[in-house]
Amino acid sequence: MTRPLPPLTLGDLEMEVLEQLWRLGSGDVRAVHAAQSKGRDNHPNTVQSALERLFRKGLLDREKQSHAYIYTPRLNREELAARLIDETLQRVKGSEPMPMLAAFVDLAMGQDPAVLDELEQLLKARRAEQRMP
Amino acid sequence: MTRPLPPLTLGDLEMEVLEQLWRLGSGDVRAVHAAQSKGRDNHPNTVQSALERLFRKGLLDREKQSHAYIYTPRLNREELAARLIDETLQRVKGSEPMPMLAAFVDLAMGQDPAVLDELEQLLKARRAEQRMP
DNA sequence: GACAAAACCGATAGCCGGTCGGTTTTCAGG
DNA sequence: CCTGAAAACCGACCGGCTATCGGTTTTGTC
Repeated sequence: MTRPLPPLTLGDLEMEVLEQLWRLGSGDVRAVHAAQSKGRDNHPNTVQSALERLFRKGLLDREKQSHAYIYTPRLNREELAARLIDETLQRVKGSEPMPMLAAFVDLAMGQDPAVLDELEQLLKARRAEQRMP
Repeated sequence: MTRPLPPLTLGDLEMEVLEQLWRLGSGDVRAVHAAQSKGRDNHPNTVQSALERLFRKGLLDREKQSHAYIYTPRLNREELAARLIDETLQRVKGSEPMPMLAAFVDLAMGQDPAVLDELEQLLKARRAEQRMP
């Protein structure tokens, strides 16, 4: 039983903010606000709130540097996607991860057959970790 | 540009109701309410609302049979999962397939280490197809 | 110690899902 | 045709969440 938790959901602003942080690597409110000003014209406090929420959701680390917090994503783009998808599968219970993996593999293979090789590498690596953690 | 639409989200009750419809094949409010009464004790109207919302969201067909509407799912479990996942990927745009695969494998492994074995099977099968289509 | 920057603290507005009570429609049986 | 029950329909309310800020307090720095 590892999921009585509410499903992780992200609003549009939160997503944009995350996007900026992925681009920047990390940053404080000012940096994110500045970076994201193109097209959206928010009060810095609004950005602050989004960062705060993301932090509470466990998606960001932060560290105080003099005045300001420097926020850093805990997950990269792909890890977040994987997690969201995993939660979706949990919700539509009865959909097992394996068929989904299979579908992904097939899809990725269509674009680049070398995926099989990379996947093999991945498997080998994970097996090694499993044996000798 | 085929998605300025709000992302499809489903509440807990909506999900349960869908679940029942998948089990029953189709049914009216009464049937769904009865089927789902175990553990949850809702007013029939509550179930009605959920069915109505699901219908408006395009997830159910309905057809009037004398008094009552008979609701039928438009998507099966896997199709729904696929659609939700697709929307997730749209939202986290720019995710590369391989790293995502890796992240997903890790998550799945956490829940069930046998995933590695199954994945190996899959790999073998795909290689065979690749050599001899 | 003063000043500026940033965090912190609400407050508000919308939207959505869940939950029903009450009213109107609609069919089926007498 | 009329009546009575069943079901749809309408609308209200609550709680939770995101987005949005204004105002106040904290905190470094010079």
